[in-house]
Amino acid sequence: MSASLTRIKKDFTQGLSQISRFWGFPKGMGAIFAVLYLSPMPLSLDEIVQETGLTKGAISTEIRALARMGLVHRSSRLGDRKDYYEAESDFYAAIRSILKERQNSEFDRAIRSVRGTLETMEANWVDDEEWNFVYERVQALQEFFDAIDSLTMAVVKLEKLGFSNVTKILSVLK
Amino acid sequence: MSASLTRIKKDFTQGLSQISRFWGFPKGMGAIFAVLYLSPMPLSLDEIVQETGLTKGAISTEIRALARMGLVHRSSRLGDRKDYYEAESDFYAAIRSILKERQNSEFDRAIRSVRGTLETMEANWVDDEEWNFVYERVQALQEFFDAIDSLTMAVVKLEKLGFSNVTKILSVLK
DNA sequence: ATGAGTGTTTAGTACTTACTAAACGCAGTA
DNA sequence: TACTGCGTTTAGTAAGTACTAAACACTCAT
Repeated sequence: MSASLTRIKKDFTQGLSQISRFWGFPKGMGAIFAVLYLSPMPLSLDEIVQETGLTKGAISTEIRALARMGLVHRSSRLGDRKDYYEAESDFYAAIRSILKERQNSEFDRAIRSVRGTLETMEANWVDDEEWNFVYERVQALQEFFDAIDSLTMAVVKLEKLGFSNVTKILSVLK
Repeated sequence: MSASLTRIKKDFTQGLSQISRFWGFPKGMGAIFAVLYLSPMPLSLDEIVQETGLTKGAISTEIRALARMGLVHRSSRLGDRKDYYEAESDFYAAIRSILKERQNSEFDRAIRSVRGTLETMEANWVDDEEWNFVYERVQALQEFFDAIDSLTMAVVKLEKLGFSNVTKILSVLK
């Protein structure tokens, strides 16, 4: 029976909420995305209110964050003052957008500060035993971050090429 | 002068604190790891107290989490009742350990619930238009998660092979 | 045993954050 | 101009979290 479809939607929404919270986003964010993702047509803000149980205000702010990440798209119809929202279903497009956004985040600022540490050490070098040790350690961490960054870029490029490349990567590592 | 070494350590520690917070860990965790990572020798709990300014209690609990993730190792010396802690410097080893831990986390539980949704839909199938739509969407998300998981495993295998493979991956995608 | 020196646990606190409720601004319409 | 129907902003709240301070438990030495 189709009555259980609402139940399935609810379960799915709850799952995405937890995943959202796990990644450090508000759980409401995951709920909003889930509702949009399972909807065949774009939804208005009030419809999202009804589906999620959140208030307009919360949805207003959180949907903007989702849009900034490229996970939802806002559209408007002529002669209709409502805005309509739909989920991005191409996750690779979303990931690329998220990673682009990340460039300006606190995270990259912090990582750059590690590189800055290296540079200041090089600038006024002291040939001390501990100094050398610290330098090597910081350098190793920097290299690790760079590796992660390279991998990230690899994933971004994946978006252009499609799914099969993951298995391609795996075969390379075999 | 070596006086600025303490300054460099402090800057580095603060950087790692922010990175830690970004990933959803307490910032004190990053600070503890940073202090250990830059120390040429293992440190006792009291020494960590002095370096970080945190209290014994906080360090006690947070260092256990770090140890569980494989980011620090605890050791004890004969005739010395203190425990000593040192940072894991092989980050790939740490990553593998973290990913192993992740298997039991809320994240994977949530992802499994998505797969569960698919299975219950298949079990009592309804040939409804919306039903089909929802099923396809959930399935697409599932495939995306699987791809991420494959990539994760690729990174885990990387640990065995060393750094150069990241560039190798990039060359494949070229 | 007693005491000193460990790490651990617990109760409480300051702070952050996700959210609500309601005021607000801003269009289009009468 | 006032009104209606939107989305947005803001003030306040409830809950979670990282941390402190202090009590606690354990181990070894005397």
